[in-house]
Amino acid sequence: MRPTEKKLAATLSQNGYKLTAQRRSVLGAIVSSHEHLTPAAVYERVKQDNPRVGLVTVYRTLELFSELGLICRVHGEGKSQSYTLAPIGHHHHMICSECGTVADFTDCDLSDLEERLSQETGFEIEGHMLEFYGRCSNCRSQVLSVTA
Amino acid sequence: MRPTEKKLAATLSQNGYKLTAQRRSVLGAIVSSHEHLTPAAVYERVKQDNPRVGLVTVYRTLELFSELGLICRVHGEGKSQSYTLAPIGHHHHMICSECGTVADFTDCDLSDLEERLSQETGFEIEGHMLEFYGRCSNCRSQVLSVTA
DNA sequence: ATGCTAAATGAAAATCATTTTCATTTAGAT
DNA sequence: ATCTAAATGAAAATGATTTTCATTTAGCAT
Repeated sequence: MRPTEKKLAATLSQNGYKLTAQRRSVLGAIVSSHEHLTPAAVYERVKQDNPRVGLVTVYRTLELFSELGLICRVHGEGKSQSYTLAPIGHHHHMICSECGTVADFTDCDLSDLEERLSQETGFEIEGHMLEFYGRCSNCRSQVLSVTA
Repeated sequence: MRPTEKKLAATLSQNGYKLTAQRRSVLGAIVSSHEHLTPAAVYERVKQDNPRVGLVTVYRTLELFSELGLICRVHGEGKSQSYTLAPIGHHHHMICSECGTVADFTDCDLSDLEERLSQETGFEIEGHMLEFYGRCSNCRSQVLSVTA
């Protein structure tokens, strides 16, 4: 289940936060995009919906949503943080380096590797980050149609 | 083989760069540390060796070394970039969240996962990023001895 | 050894993302 | 309808990184 308006309202009130127009706009901007968006990109989209929101609010809202598990951060590549919708539970991202589309996958199964590394190095492994980079099927099929 | 002064001199001249005191200092700072260091941290260390180097040069040198494959970036966690020594070839990092120590490992073997994801999603996978976070054996054994 | 020139450097200023501050507005409980 | 803590927006502050530009220097050519 993707976070909808109802999900947003429920999550916010469950955690003692208020449902505001700005928060609805920010969630809307992210839900309507398959790409990972930087705060600045979210801001641009949100402004079209509601010109009165400020960039600061976007930053604050993204952080809040991230804490609440509604969205999650995408790492790698660029130099500013990016966010995308969060599916439920542990998952990872495949990111298209051409169009920025993010695809999720859940079964990373690194436990064998973790165990072996743990034994070899004495590290107690508490978490990991895994991202794949490549070109999505859409971009692969459009190789010839876009000639810069 | 870890990059030594000789390796540095060879790599630089092979690529048309000059060997300077600053570059030797920066490499020295990184070689002498098992942790990943931010540019600011490298700067602090370098200054002890040679007070006349500027932070800007540290930035420039880290970027150059990174291009030349002498060092590599560590991602995740903090908000500023970090660098650590680069072993030869494809590898990944395990990072101790307590002391910052970085341990390398080379055999990530994600090919099965990559192939499956590629088939399922149509992505053409070109690269990945994998980091483990945890506590190194050293920090684990010092649980009781350091009472803040 | 000496001069030459492009590369490298340092200091200051510029840029860019992000955070803080604080006065004003507002959601949602009463 | 009222109230109050939470939320917001604008501006300023911060912090990391990059750019600019005048000066210095490594390493080649004498």
